[in-house]
Amino acid sequence: MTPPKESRSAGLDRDQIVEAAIELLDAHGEVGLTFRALALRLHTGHGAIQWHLENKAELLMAATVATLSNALSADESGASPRETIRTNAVEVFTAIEAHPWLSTQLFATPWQPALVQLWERIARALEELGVPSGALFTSVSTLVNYIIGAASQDAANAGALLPGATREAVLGTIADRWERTDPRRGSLVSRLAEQLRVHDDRQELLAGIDIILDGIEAAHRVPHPDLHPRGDL
Amino acid sequence: MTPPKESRSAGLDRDQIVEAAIELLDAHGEVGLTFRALALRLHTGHGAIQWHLENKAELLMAATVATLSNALSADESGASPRETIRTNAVEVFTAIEAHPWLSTQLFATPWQPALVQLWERIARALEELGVPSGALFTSVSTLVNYIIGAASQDAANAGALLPGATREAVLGTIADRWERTDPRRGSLVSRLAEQLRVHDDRQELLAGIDIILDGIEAAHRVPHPDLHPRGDL
DNA sequence: ACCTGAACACCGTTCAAGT
DNA sequence: ACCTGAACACCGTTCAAGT
Repeated sequence: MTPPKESRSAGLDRDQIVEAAIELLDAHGEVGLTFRALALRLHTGHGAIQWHLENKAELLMAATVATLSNALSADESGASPRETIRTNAVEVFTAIEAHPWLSTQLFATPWQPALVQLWERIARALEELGVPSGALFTSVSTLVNYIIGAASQDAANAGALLPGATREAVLGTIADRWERTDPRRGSLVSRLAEQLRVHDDRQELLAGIDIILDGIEAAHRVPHPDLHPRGDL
Repeated sequence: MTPPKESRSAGLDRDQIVEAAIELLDAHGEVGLTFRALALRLHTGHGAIQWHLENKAELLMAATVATLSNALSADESGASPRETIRTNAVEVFTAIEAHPWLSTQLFATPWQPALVQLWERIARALEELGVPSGALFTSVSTLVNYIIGAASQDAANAGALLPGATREAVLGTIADRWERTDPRRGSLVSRLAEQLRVHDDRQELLAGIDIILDGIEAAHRVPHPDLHPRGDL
């Protein structure tokens, strides 16, 4: 009924442009996103695009916000605090894995809605866990910085930052360096090299989350209410 | 006695080029490093530079390795494991603070000597702390990813990724967004905004390190030898 | 309001030519 | 071996000109 979307003469939409930009970014990384390549893809001139989006910075930011707005799933209010945090961490990881150019953008635009949402969700989960409000900022900050940092490093290790690199090649290069250190002088990394080659990113990410949550709980251990001796009654 | 360094006709040294590159990067960020700007600074043609360093990628990597090779201080073998880890974290933070362009490079080149050294030092400290060898990889990985991630986010928050931004401006923008969320619907980030504005990066970094170390210790608590009841004697 | 495309000031990279 | 600089194929951005 409605005219087909591929009619080239239809008016240029800002959403269309952003969508095409994301496709270019996914296919060729940040270097692949140029106004001229976008114009070619959208059958128009590059000036037309720059009428809708003034800068390349604005284009990149629009692509980032659009991509991340769908990254975090709907709130599932049945889950335990720990599950909630683990789920959100995996969702960030998955988004960066699918769109590796996001990692640079995540550091660059920490005010964007998805990151505000991430802070909020982790804050609520930690509060439910019994973290006192005076320790909330530091605890959330640690988790968010770790999640973004680890996911970004995983994306880099998968070859996102080098043109033709594969995960095997990047991890292999690191592991080789580790193995080349002298084990007789007590080198420990040489013993970790094999694990680096075969580790599972998601599993390690979650293990790190658990370590941090253990640390937070250890510092603020409030006895469970039902186990709490009512000494003051 | 030796000819003064500023004699323009002296042979071009690779180290000289890298040194000048670092100065350009510090002054104007990654966009400020161009072969032509380098040539101007070194009173030569850009072709001369490209004889010593083939690519811009090679130039950037050389600048990164040179900058980081001095970032980690000499091993101080008197310190406790916890102190060692904290010291190394602060050294990474300080290096990124002084050279914000490093953060992107750190993710891109995880095989470089300084990062191998960081892994090694943290691994040794954790081993001394009693972490079993089967848990070493995950524990070190968590700490390293957190350190690099947090330091990079701090650099970004300080305005490193945006041309004229200040730390106050960036943090203010985030805090504004946090405050704009509805506190009546239970928003927690709105209560954290003020802390975001005034927090100390180094202090928060170290607090995060402590949380992670607490978590690691909680998982592998080996009773201190002198406190260990000799049940099997 | 929306689009076109020439023009400008840059890039990194290549390379024939010099010393 | 080391350096020069023209040439090439790109960029983002600006803007007068069209509809």
